[in-house]
Amino acid sequence: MPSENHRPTQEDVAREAGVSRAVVSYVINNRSGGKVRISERTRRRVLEVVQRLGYQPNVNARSLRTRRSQLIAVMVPDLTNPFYPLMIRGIQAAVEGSDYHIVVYDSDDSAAHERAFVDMMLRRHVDGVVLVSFHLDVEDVRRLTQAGIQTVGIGGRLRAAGIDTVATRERPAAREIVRYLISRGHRRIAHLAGPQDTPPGQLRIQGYHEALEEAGLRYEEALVRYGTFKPAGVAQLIDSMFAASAPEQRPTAVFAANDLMAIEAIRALGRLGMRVPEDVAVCGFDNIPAAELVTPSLTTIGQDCQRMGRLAGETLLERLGAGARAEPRHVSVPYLLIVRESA
Amino acid sequence: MPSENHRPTQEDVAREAGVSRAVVSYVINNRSGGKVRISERTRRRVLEVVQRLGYQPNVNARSLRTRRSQLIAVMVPDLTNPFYPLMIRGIQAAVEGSDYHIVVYDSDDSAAHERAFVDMMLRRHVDGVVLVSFHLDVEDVRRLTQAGIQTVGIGGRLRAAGIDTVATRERPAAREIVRYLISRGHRRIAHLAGPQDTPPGQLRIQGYHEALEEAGLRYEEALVRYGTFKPAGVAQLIDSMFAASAPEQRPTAVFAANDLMAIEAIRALGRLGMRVPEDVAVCGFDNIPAAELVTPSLTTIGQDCQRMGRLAGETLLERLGAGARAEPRHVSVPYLLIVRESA
DNA sequence: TTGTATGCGTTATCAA
DNA sequence: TTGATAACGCATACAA
Repeated sequence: MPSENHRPTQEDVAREAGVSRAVVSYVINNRSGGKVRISERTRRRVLEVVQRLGYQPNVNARSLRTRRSQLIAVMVPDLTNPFYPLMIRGIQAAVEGSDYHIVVYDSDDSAAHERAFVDMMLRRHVDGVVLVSFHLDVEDVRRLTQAGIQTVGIGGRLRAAGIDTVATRERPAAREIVRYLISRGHRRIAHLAGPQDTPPGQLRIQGYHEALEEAGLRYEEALVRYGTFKPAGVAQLIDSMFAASAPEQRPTAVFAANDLMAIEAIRALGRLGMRVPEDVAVCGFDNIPAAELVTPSLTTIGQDCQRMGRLAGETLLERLGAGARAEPRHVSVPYLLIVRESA
Repeated sequence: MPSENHRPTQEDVAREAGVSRAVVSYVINNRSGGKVRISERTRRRVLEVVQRLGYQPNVNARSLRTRRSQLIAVMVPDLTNPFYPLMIRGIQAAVEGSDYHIVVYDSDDSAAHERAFVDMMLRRHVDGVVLVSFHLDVEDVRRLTQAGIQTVGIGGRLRAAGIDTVATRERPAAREIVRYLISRGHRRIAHLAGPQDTPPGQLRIQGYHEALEEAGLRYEEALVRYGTFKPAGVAQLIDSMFAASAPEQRPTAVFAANDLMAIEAIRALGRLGMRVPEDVAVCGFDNIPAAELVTPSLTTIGQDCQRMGRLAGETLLERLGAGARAEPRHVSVPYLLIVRESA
């Protein structure tokens, strides 16, 4: 059984210091200003007892009373995708120095988990939320905002929910990288798409589509395969794309919907005896740290996820602070075509 | 200003359903069993109102009352090191299905942050903690355990604190990989060490030391450089090791204290015009996902971090459940020498 | 089967 | 300057 030793409360501190509970509260919250004055002597005595007893305020009780939890929750779809830890770093950097604390929640890209997350945030009475969501809808977000929880979305998906968003313009970015492939002479360009029920998956395939159209190339279903944004399963998709079709029908370039898939594609191609970029060019999306480590290093679209995180954090803090209820703001973070060896 | 709309409480539900607050509480917590019986009709009416109002229990109030928060906190030193997200996945897997929720805290490998984390856990009254700590001491841990917070350490460092631990036996592992280098004929083996105020840093250099000794090789200060477990700065260390010394004095192999450093070392060596593994063999430690993606792929020690996480989570749940206060248990997870191309 | 009353640790109001 | 005291939302022993 947990020893569950009695933890000191303000009551204990007050008794020990020979003052009332209120005084302890004042001292701890530095309320000795406007209406209330605490003598320096009293203040020091209280702090000394706090120290000696190892008193720590109970934030549950506090936030019950104050209706603020000083908590910011961050939901991401996949912590093992290096993209998101970097984003979290950005948020942390923004929040550092404020009174807010961050808790991270990994939804494992599951709709059920995402919805459970909303409930949890409601129950925990967090003050603010940063959402990287693929499954929540406007109604889910309304539940948060209606409860007075400030919400910022990363990715444009939730713009319709009337919240602030920070996003990369993924469609133009996808278009640009496919354009680049075309400019290198590729005509049969395959797309290793992401899940089509997620906006990143949709936007990237749309960009792919647009670039082809611009160049007067035909969009062929046979050149598109649908994956999960994760390495698992990519090998089969590549196999089905290359092993099954006649050599002259094969794509000369593959645009993968993210780096994780692109890297796995390069490996799969290698196993099929194809060289990258000589036989097939490959490019990805995101620019995760591994992108420059692999061989051949990966041509990709750089999203500045750390900056996106920082912007999201800053936006949230603004809302939480002054809280001037202005129009929702949608900021888009520049992307960058990063040409390396793979294409 | 946050619209801060009134959120429904049990009071509201009770009024709406025409019952007392207690009944609502009973229904919500499924207390209709032993001493208390709630009619099915009442139950349904209450649940209907809960649904309609979108009532969510306030966990702060609840845990104030029950003295349980159903919260497990996980502290890791660096979320951007892929090692830790995997570990977290393991913990999540263990906790999935229980009533506990996980919050993740990234200490950025700072002693101050780690200590702040302890305070935070105390204040938030979390029920359990999984600690991957490089800086906390026995006294810090005692503050947690004395407050009745169940604590599990990952890594052997906190064994002395009398808590359960899950660890890889890093010293033998380091010894083994250096032995392997020796078995491949290397005699001048350099070590790109981790910070010496952290146990992983210490244990890995000790293993290195032991392997040399075993083989009758001299330990030379000139062959050791101290880094931070991060890529930054590694290039200079490699430069100083290779550029500065006469060719015949140069190491023929480098054992890096972790994969992140090893990968950066390979890149730095490449810039110096040295080939890996022909001119210099390189090996790492951890087996992060990128280890098999880089070229040459990385020879390293595989730590099963996901399993470590799962074990830590399971251990914690056991303690939280029955809470049978047995002796602290120390389990060590097998490691694996993974030979790839780099050495 | 349901309702009343109490206290969890805080903060905030109001007197003293 | 300080001290009672009333909420905050909930769970539960006990009474009805």
